[in-house]
Amino acid sequence: MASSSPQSAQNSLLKLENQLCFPFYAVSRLLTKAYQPLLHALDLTYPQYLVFLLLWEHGQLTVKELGERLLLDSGTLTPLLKRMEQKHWLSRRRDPRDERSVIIELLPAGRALEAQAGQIPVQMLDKMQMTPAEIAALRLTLNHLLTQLA
Amino acid sequence: MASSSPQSAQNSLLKLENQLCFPFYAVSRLLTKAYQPLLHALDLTYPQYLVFLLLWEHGQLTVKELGERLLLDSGTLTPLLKRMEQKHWLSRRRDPRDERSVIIELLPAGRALEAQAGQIPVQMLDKMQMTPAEIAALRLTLNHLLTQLA
DNA sequence: CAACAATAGATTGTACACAATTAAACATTA
DNA sequence: TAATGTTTAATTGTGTACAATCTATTGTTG
Repeated sequence: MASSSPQSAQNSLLKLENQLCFPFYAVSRLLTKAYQPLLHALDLTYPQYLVFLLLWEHGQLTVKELGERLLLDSGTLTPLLKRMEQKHWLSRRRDPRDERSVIIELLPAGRALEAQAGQIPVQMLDKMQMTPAEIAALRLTLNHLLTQLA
Repeated sequence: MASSSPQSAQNSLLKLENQLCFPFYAVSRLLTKAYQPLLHALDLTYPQYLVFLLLWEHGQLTVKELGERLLLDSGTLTPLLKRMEQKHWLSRRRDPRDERSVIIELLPAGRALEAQAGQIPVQMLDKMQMTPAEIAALRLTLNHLLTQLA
């Protein structure tokens, strides 16, 4: 009854090597580290790069909209956006039509980074060494988990 | 030629929704948040839980061994382990045979948490709502990425 | 319209992460 | 064995994350 007893089954699930969540945690950090040399050339951190992905596409967004899309709250975004403002990449100003909202607008210096970042996605895909089929399957699983957990 | 031109292909890869790494980043944080109510009952954070998974299995490990297995360095582990030491969950002492190493040993109060944590893995699997086939495929992909990026 | 509720950000405090540096102990070798 | 190099943690400094709280603004309703 060894491996099928409740006690040992429970213990085996409490081993690091049998965890499913730890690889997510580890891969997420390793991916950020893989971005690092590419982003360092642009003086960017990974969360700041994510903000830029949204601003390059939309030009301007409120803090609330950034938070909804990145799943980050103002406690994280406010200081991060202040640092990006100090580098003149974006501007922060209250929405005159609703003074509760803060509009984050891309500035020329921030727009200029888009071209420099153009090669980053392919370089990352190269580092990951995955087949298109693997990538497609992974997208499905990650999207499932996103909707399941969000 | 619109969508196949280098410029637009590059731009589409710079959209958040087309990112493969962002879902990893988001899911990893959502998983940590999903653990939170379960771990809060034990007064644990997720990284501290990971340390316990190793200590419950091995009883004692050096900081170096913990770092190798969790992919964390001393800058993260030292303060984390000091907090766990303050709660009398583990002890920190230099290895007499090699004073460079610090041995982290599980204490009774830390061992006692193992039983209370026994239900956490199944509760997390329940939250994820994945089929065994999906889980198996995901394990393969995550392990591939771990070896590819580590 | 006044009271109350809801919303959007900012702030505070705690805990990671990690690059870079430092310090002590151990290993190697000329 | 003395000098040099390597290894292991600790330290320092910066940047997220996030819970909890606070403030100002807007919306709702009696």
